[in-house]
Amino acid sequence: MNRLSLGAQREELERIAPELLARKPETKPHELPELPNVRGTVVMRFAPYPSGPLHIGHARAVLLNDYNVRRYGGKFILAYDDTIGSEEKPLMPEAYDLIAEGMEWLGAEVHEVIYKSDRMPAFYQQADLLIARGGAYVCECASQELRANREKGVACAHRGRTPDENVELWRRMLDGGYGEGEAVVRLKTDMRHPNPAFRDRVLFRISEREHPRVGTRYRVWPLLEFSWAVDDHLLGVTHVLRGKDLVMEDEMEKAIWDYLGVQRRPEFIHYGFLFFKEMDLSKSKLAKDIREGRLSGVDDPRTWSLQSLRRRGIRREALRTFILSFGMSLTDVEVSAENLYAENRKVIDPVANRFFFVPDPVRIAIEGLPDIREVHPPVHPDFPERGTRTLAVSPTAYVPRVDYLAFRNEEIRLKDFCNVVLDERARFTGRGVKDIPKIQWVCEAVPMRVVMPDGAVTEGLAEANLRAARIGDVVQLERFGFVRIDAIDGGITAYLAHR
RNA sequence: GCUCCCGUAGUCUAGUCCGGUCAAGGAUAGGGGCCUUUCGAGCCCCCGACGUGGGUUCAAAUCCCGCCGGGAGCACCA
Repeated sequence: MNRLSLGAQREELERIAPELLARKPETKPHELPELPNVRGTVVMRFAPYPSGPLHIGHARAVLLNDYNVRRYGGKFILAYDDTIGSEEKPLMPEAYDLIAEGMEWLGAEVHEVIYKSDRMPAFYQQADLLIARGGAYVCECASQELRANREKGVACAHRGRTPDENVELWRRMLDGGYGEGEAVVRLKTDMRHPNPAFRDRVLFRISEREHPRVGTRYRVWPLLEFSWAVDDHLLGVTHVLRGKDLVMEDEMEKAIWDYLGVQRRPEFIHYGFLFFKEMDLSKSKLAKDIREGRLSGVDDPRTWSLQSLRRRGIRREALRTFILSFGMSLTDVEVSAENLYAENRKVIDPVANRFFFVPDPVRIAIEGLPDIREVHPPVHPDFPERGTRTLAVSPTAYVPRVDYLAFRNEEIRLKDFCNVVLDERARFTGRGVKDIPKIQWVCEAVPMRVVMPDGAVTEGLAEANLRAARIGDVVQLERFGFVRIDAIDGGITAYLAHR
């Protein structure tokens, strides 16, 4: 059974146990609309350009694809869109692994991985055909000239050449007869097409840059539109999910298929942009900032990369629910990360055990403290069965500076410990729980630093019990926020998820 | 400028294709209360929207037209 192809496996299963195929989506939020024209196996693809790690914005494309593939029991292809790119958008060799890592963390079920840079023979072959059929021509205009003509809607002299002439010039391009920028292959649409964006777009151009995977083996590279016209067909893609910036690319693929005689075509579905109030996302810009040291690495919280979210203790389920809540509409979305945090809080609150952390500590002496050695706050207030933790106490304690300044000379409660009139020399007033402000504190402590979402570091003291935490644990520092424990050595380092 | 797309509360979203069951549902944020030895969680209540003008219709968030607002494409990037 396992030797059969995915499609054959599916057919077989459909025959013997059709109910197993009606897989329920794993996410609890509202159902997304059905995909149009589903018949046979749904094949979808996600095509990132490897210029940097995936960030939260890419999660939308990945998760939407993954959602539909799971829903229909289909096939998901991860296709590295690693054509040569441009000067402004260089390929980043490490990005391949970073992207795979991000996809895996998201829990996307990928069935096949392909690289555009491996498929050049197929692109060349289809280009031969397209040019021979008069669907494309070699143009020697300078890019400025080309652009000006497009704007004016006039054809250049090269447009009138015969297919035979173009085949020959295309050969010349491949054989190195042209330098960078000296010739391109253009799709023959209509120079007077009402949409100026659609007038004889470029399909291939020459680049002598070195490619991280295939080096200098190729110098004529396809643009996204052509490579996808070929591969959506060859790979049997049935449904293409794209950002709405790529709507015109649909038409270009269709025009190419018209020339190539491709009958079976995928459905195109577009979704609007996703903006976050608190971030400015750009894979290339992030890569640049990391390279130039403005960010600490691919998981610096300011990158909003999937790696950084993981490091902060954002859970994939929360991200999935959050992202899928936007649906698949063409409407642009501008949302606050607070909504993500709200989802994440629901996921981690039950698992996050409680600890005290005192940021920017102020030392106080408690006068009149009875002979108490330790106190036993609950590990988690909602789960008494998890037991209590032990905190050593003494007349010397540390409290957060903000609370010290806010409540000085007032009676407050050191939570789970005792009440004092707060001051440098604090006066013990009893141990009974009262309706007064309650703040966290430590006596016996371990140094701790918390990396905040903006990259700043908050230093302070944490209760010694935190030393027994494991790296990766998500805990709640009471009255401070939820953090993921990132390192435990002499002290503790954690990343803040959110309050 | 040309081509195309979108417009439900502070924010996100359901409903719009096939008009009535929508005096518009949910989430988040905000306000109030309960509970709680956290400013966490939970529970209850409240606030709050169909961009606008016209038309069609017994009936329009849903259909048609104009306007306004926002966005995208017009790269030898993806």
